[in-house]
Amino acid sequence: MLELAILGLLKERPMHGYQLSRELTGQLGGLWKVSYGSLYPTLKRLEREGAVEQVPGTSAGTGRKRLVYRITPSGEQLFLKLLEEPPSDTQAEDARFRIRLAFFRYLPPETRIRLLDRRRAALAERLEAVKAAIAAAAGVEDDYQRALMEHGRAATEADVAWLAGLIQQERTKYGITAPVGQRRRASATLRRKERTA
Amino acid sequence: MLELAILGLLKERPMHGYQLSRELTGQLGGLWKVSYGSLYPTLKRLEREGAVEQVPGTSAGTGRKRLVYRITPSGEQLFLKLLEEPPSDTQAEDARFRIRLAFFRYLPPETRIRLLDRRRAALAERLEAVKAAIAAAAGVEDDYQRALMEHGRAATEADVAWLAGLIQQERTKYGITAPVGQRRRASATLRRKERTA
DNA sequence: GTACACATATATCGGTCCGATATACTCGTC
DNA sequence: GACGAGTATATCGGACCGATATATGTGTAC
Repeated sequence: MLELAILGLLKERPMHGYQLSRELTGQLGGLWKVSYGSLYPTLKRLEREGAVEQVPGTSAGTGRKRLVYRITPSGEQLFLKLLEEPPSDTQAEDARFRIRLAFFRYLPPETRIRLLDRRRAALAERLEAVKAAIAAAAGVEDDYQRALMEHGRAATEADVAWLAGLIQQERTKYGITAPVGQRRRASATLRRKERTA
Repeated sequence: MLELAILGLLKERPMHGYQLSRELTGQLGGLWKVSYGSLYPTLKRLEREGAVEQVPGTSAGTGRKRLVYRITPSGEQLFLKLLEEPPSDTQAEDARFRIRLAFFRYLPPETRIRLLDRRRAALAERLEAVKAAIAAAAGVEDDYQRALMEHGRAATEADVAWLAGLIQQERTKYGITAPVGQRRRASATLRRKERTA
């Protein structure tokens, strides 16, 4: 969500739209290129919702039209809510998780570990799906389709390992042991099954 | 593009919407989950454009409403066009490239190598951007932001290496040597500079 | 000193795809 | 013969994108 990214940056200091665009594009280093077509409408929406407000008088000195925004207390609340919000396990969740991680420092260690583990479980689930697809496509002779799946498997495995490393690091740092009953539980499928049960 | 994926599947055999959805979700094994909200409108659009057509009488026997589609000659043309179409170097280009790769067998080896190399150049460019961002963020003390960038770098490097391997494999197979003058040229930045020049 | 290219800055448009939801039929099974 | 699970088509609002329009400031080459 763009809202989360904007609020996170405005939390650090007031900025105008163009500045936000450069920070987002630059800091994530090509991993995410924001579009003005989403940035400016989102800023307006956030202002309408009272999550951000314009800093008055900032455009006067320069003569140049610059609309500087800052985050409001209500925006701070929204920020934390978005940062913790459960995923809607979609493909775009990859990008969403990356944005979240960029602002992880604003969350307490326990919450961080919980979110990291939730993500790891989701990726592990995807990994199983990919493996199943590879097994199902054993007879297919198309080299590219197989290379594609194999690469997907390797990349997902690397991601899972990376997350496991981050979790381990966090646990070591804060001396938090894994809650036995809750381990490997937060998968989308399991949650879905519980809701209906 | 969903259009490309649909046409590619219909090229193999006629199918109805639900079937397409299962093939797409299953074959790519969780790497891409198509939504009905995009699938059915896209099918209709393709039919309106004359790229696909309904196979008459397929719903009669079962009693159940099933709209079976097949690809038309015009659709075959569109398919090849979409398969080769230059990228609009966006973030979603990752997904697009994956879909293309799934139908690479329909392209001649030279074209395949050209597209693979174009993709590799684009990723190499992104890699440089990520590296620059890491260097620029040397003073930042946020562990997560650094971990994120570092992971982005590693993943992108792995992708570049993977593509290089595919290209090498293709070249060996068909005995095609790299055209010296054109090597490492197809980057978005370079192309943009040429257009204005 | 001024023309001209380039970066800054805000804004809107059409389009693609998504998740959620509605609706209805089919089939096994209890 | 009721009922739940799977099959199948369809629409809706929303998020984000690329392209584009329209200004204004800034450096620099002549």
